[in-house]
Amino acid sequence: MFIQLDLESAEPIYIQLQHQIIEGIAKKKLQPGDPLPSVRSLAADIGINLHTVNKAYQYLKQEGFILIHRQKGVVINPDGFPKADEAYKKQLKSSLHPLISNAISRGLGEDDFLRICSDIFNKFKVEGENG
Amino acid sequence: MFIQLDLESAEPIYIQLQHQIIEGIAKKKLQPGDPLPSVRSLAADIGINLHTVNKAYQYLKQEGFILIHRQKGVVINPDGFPKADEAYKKQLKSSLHPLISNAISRGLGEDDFLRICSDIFNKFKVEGENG
Amino acid sequence: MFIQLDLESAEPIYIQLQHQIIEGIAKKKLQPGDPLPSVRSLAADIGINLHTVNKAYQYLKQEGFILIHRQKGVVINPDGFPKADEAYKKQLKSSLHPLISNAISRGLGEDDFLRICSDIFNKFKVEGENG
Amino acid sequence: MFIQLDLESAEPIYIQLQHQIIEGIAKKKLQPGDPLPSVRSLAADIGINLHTVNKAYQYLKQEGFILIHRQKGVVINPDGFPKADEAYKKQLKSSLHPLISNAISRGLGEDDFLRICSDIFNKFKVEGENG
DNA sequence: GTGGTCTAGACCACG
DNA sequence: GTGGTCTAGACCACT
Repeated sequence: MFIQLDLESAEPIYIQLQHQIIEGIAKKKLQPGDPLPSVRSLAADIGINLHTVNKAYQYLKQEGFILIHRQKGVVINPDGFPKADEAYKKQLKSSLHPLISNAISRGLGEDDFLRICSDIFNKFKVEGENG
Repeated sequence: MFIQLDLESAEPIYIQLQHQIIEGIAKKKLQPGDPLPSVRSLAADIGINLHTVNKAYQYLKQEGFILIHRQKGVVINPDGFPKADEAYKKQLKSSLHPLISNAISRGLGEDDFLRICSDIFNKFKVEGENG
Repeated sequence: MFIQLDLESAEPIYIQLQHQIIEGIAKKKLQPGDPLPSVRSLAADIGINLHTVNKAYQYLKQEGFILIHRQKGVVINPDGFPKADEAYKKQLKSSLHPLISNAISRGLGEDDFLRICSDIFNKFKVEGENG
Repeated sequence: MFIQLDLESAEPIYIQLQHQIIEGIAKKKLQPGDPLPSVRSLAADIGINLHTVNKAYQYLKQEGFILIHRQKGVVINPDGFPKADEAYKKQLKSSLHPLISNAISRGLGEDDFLRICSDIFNKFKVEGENG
């Protein structure tokens, strides 16, 4: 796996794990129907606790990114991914809000901010095509 | 004060408080040199503990948004605000990264994402001019 | 632990604690990667409040001397220590300034002052080699 | 007067005031027998509280840097200054100790440290000759 | 069991 | 009256 965790980060491990997997999807390293390691094997692989992996998987399942079959194991949702509905957009806005107010306070203009976002988007595109 | 907290939120109160004050700065409700309530009065005002207010103030002081005068109380930094240096941009990118990978996974395109950002920027501009 | 505090001192306990730990690093009693006691156990050990220990730890973490693992506890930064950058030197100078002006006023010459500094350095070297 | 205070500093004002006056002595701007402003006039001059000036003066008097005559006012001690006795040296060492352990931890060598001290001494010499 | 967060209440230094 | 410091005790998130 391509999972990269920072055990010393203030960010909880299960959150990092969610991000890494969603990032794998965004970069198309993980495509609908692709299998994911079992909770046990992934935990052993990364060297973290079972519960931590499970917590991340449960969130991804709940959000519709993955399916968890009792026997078949874990797969990327073959029916596509959760849509960007209003609830999601609302949550996205509330995440962006403090970032943007901070940027404005520091004198970082809208253009600069949008370019930074754009750069990140491009990074995903390129890696998605090549990786 | 215009502080609006959600005591039920998973977001720590002192973080919300930081955001609210930085937002006040972004909206120009709080201008350089403006006084802020004392930890005690703000705590009493909002109905939270003074240590919680203090924690938020200490962060804002450390970041350079406010000055804590020894006995005179707290003021918005009259010498302007922290610059958007490389360290800040790096931190901003790492905050945006998971948001954007999530957006891509959900099929929210770059244009939509940028428009949402832009909308938030505009909201600040308008409120900054009128408020 | 080798921590020695003076609870009667005007110097805040958490500052003394910071000094003691940095001194431990300087004397190489504490080496990169070494574990430090948890806030709770150290607090109980010394007989002070855990918040006081935590305050000292937070400062040392911020300065880069230690890492606070999520649940694993606290370790001396295995990647080495903060560098003596310009910001640090500036702060060091402003700390030395009043000490030196006082020394001059009392007729303590540069040679004597430097020798006192040198003695302290030597003490650290010797203890570092033997301790 | 040449007093320069930073009202926003974490350093108490009366401490800054002590430092400034001792610095004036070190730079020979203030010589034995020279008059100092009264508590009232200095407080008014700098725009701080009477008690603050008084607290600084009392310390300087106690240490032997100044004399306070009830009628004649305040003068720099005409009989010279307090000597660098053992008590003073002990206190100096305990002030230097944490500075030096910090320096060592950050990889600042003895030579660099001594040169920084030396530079500050030279600054006083030059200003003492010209000022 | 670990650190993170929050509350409550106290004393002190400062001005 | 202000912030700084310390204590005591509690609940929660994380692993």
